[in-house]
Parts: sequence; C-alpha cells; structure tokens
Amino acid sequence: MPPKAYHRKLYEYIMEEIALRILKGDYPSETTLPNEDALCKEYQVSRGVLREATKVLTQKGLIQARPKVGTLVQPRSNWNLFDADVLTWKLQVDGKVEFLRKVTEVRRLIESEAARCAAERCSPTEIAAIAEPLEEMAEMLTAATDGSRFDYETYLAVDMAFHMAIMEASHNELLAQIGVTMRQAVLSARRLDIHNVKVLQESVKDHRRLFTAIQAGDAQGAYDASRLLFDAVWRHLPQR
Amino acid sequence: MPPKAYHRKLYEYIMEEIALRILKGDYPSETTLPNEDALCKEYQVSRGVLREATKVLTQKGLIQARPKVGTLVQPRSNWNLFDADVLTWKLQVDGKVEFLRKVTEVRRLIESEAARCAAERCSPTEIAAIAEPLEEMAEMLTAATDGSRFDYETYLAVDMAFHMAIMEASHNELLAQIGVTMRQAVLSARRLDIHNVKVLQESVKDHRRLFTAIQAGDAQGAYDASRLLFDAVWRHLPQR
DNA sequence: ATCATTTAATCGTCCTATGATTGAATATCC
DNA sequence: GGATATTCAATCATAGGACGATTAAATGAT
Repeated sequence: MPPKAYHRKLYEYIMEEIALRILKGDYPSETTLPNEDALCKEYQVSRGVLREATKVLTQKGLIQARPKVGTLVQPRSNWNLFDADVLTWKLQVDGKVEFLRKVTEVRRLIESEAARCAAERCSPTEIAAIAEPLEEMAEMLTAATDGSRFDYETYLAVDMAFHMAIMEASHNELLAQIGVTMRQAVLSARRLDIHNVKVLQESVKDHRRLFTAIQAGDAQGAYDASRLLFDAVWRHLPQR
Repeated sequence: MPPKAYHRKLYEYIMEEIALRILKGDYPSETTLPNEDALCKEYQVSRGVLREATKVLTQKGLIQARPKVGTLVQPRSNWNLFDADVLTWKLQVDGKVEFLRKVTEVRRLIESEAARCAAERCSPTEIAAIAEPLEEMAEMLTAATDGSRFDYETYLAVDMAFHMAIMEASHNELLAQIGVTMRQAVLSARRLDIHNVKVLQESVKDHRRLFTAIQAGDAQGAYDASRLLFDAVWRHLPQR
C-alpha cells in the first residue's frame, strides 16, 4: 500500500493516514482503533513503524493507548491545536469556515502585536529584510498589469517572507513562531484563494503603510496598519 | 538506569532524559548524538523504545535524524516553542528571566483578548464556572489571615481554574489552548514564587474586577482588568 | 584534477518473542 | 446471595536481532 514514491519516512505516511481517518470520522472519538496487529496488516507496515506513528499522534493529542483496552481516539478538546500538522489537517478537512475565522482572529492578534514590537525594537538589518520582499511584491504586481504571466505561488512565498521578516523583527521568538505556524497552516489550506490581482494591488498600499510605520519606529501606526491588513483578509473570508 | 517507580512509559523517560541533556548543552547544537546502539546501551533500553523517544523529539524540533550522518541536534530556532514540554523544559533549565518575560508578554496578549471575547460571548453557565473558583479564592485568603494553614498548592490550582474558565468562555478554542498551555508551563516552572499572602489578597480585588466586567458584558473593561492583572505579574517578575 | 565507483556508517524497516497492565469472567468464602 | 479474591485473556510495552536503504567519504579510473 505505501507508495514507493514517497520520500517521507514510512511512519509519517502512516501517521497522516490515521490522522486523516480520525478527522474524517472513520475512527470516531471515544472509540478504540483496531489493535496494533490489525493496523499493521491493514497498512502493511511493521509494528515498529506503526508504533512510531502512534507515539507522535499521542503527542499531538489525537489518541491515547492503554493496555488491555486499546488505543482510544481522544475528543477534539484534547487535540493539540497549535501543532502545525493538527492545524493543517483541521483546516483541510474539518470545520472549514468557522475554525478559519478563529485562526484569523488569533493571527490578527499575534501579528499586529508583532508589528508593534518590530516598530519598537527592530534593527536596520531587519528593516532591510522586510523591505526586500515588499519591493519584490510591488514589482510582481506592476509587471502583472497585462493580466497573464503572474506566478501566484511565488507571490504567496514573497508575501510570506515579508510577514515572517516582521515577526522575526519582533524579537520575541514565541510570538514569531505562533504567527508563522498559523500563517503556514492557513497558506497550505487555502492556497488558491485570492486570484484577483486587483485586490492584491490594493493590499500592497497597506503593506507599504505597515512597513513605513515600522521603519519610522511608529509602534501604534504599525499596529493599526497590521489590523487594517487583517480587516481586508477578514472581508475576503468565505461567508459561512 | 530507568527507575522502576516511574509509571510513565519508558520512552517518555528517555525522551525527557535526552531533551534535558540537549537543553543543558551536553549534546551541543549542530553536533550529532551518539548512534542508536550506543544510546540504547547507555540508557539500557531497546532500540524500539529509543526510536519512539527520538521520533517525538524530532516532532518537537529538537533533533533530526539522517542516514549515515547520525542524529543532529537542531539549533534552538528550530525548536517547537509552543509544545508544552519544550516550553516547560526551556523555562526550567534555560534562559530563565528573559524568556519568561517573553512568555508573559504573549500571555498578557492572549489572555486579555480572551477576557474581551468572554465578556462578549459567554453564557450564564460559563459565568457561574468563572464565579465559583473566584469565590473559593476569596474564601481561602480570608481564612488565611492567621498566617499559617494556607495551602499554596491548592490556591494555585483554584487560580488556574478561574483563568481557564475565562479562556474557555472566549469561545475560541485556539486562543484558550495557547493561553492554558503557557499558563501551565509557567506554573510548573515557577511554582514557589509568590508566597506573600498579602500580595495575593491585593490581586483578588483585580480578579473580582475582571469577573464583574465579564459578567456585565463589558468587553473593554474585561480587557483592561486583565491587563491590570498582568501588570502585577510583570512587577513581581524577577529582575533580570 | 575531475569524475565515477566502492565502501562503510548510520538510520530505516521488519520480524518474533516475552513481559506488564488491566478489564472482565470466574471461583471462593461468608 | 452478595461481596471479595482469583484467574484469565486481550492489548499494549519492551526486548533483541536481522536486513535494507541512504549517503558521506574513501578510493580508483580517466
């Protein structure tokens, strides 16, 4: 069953397989998974591999093994929501819009605060690291006036670099990591989202305003600009 | 070596053992751990157990295994900071004060926002769930005027219950989980901190103000009250 | 000197056997 | 008959050994 083409480790494949089945409800909460031997047969892997997969899933809060009774699927309230994988899985197959709104709520909170901190604390080097992807974004969009040859994937990567640079500049690695993880989770889940170049061109103005405020050391301005950006994100969120 | 008294699983013991040695610098960043056979001998466990431990540590971002070269200790920038274990370990043996300040910074951000959301959204049931531990806190402190028989551990648990109830009432499980995890990490790391009953009695007023605002649906008031509480925490943080 | 080949170290995977834990069935005793 | 102790069986937990896959480094060929 395990396709030869995967370069990921076998246990990662099995882990995701089981996780998705839990997410989809194939293995309902509060019930037990098939026992280890059965799972090994089903997925055609050794017990060692299976156990590595389940250990990690345990750590993510999806399951909990007990001798004699089996491996229990944990209720959603136990899931480790700021595990990058869980977040991605949940956004992909689960509640969709409602949860996405909650993630966005937290992202706005975190990233705006990071912007404020960045304005207060960042160094010239860090300012340059923020400026560079910003310029690239602007270039890509002006070059895209003809409508065609616009590489959306690349644009997303550059946009990500811009925001990551700001979070790094907050000098609070905890803040940065929360923000980056959530941004990545959302990115991978909603890839093909805003294809409207015009909307993106609008948003560049706001990006630039955010950068200018950080550069000027204007903490409140940076905070406000970041909130503004998220207001736009909020508006483009799918409506229920 | 593994003490028989542990009820934790063996791999958890080994995992923590290795993690702490990484934290303490016994296994420096960018170097490789001893190979699997050597580690098995050293810790007197089977390879399966060792591998379960390393899989989880990989997931936490502390190490990364590659064939032929070995298991590399990852730089701190790769560590999964909002993994509850990593957070606890880091607070226990690592940078201490500086990192604690950063955690507190994020906690204030998260918990205050949660308080705001709770004020806007919480149900009567949830209000009751917040009120109960608050009353208990007050009782414990008034009963403690004689100075002696004050159970600090219990008090901490009740205080935790109060704040957890608020975060639950935010109706954003993501927000709640970030807040709760950080609070627990800090709790286990700094247990014996404020033993001054008088300080606690002061803080009850602020707790009550926070509760009243939530009960009244006063979002801004709840937010402000929460910030005030954290200002007090901030003042009692060890000075460098 | 450059490139291809071989080698060896290490992790990756599989297999089988045995131990430990614990819920449930059974037997014992009052 | 009911409570308590005992036995049983299912499941995970741990051990140990064997072989495969990957790849950095040593070696050899051009």
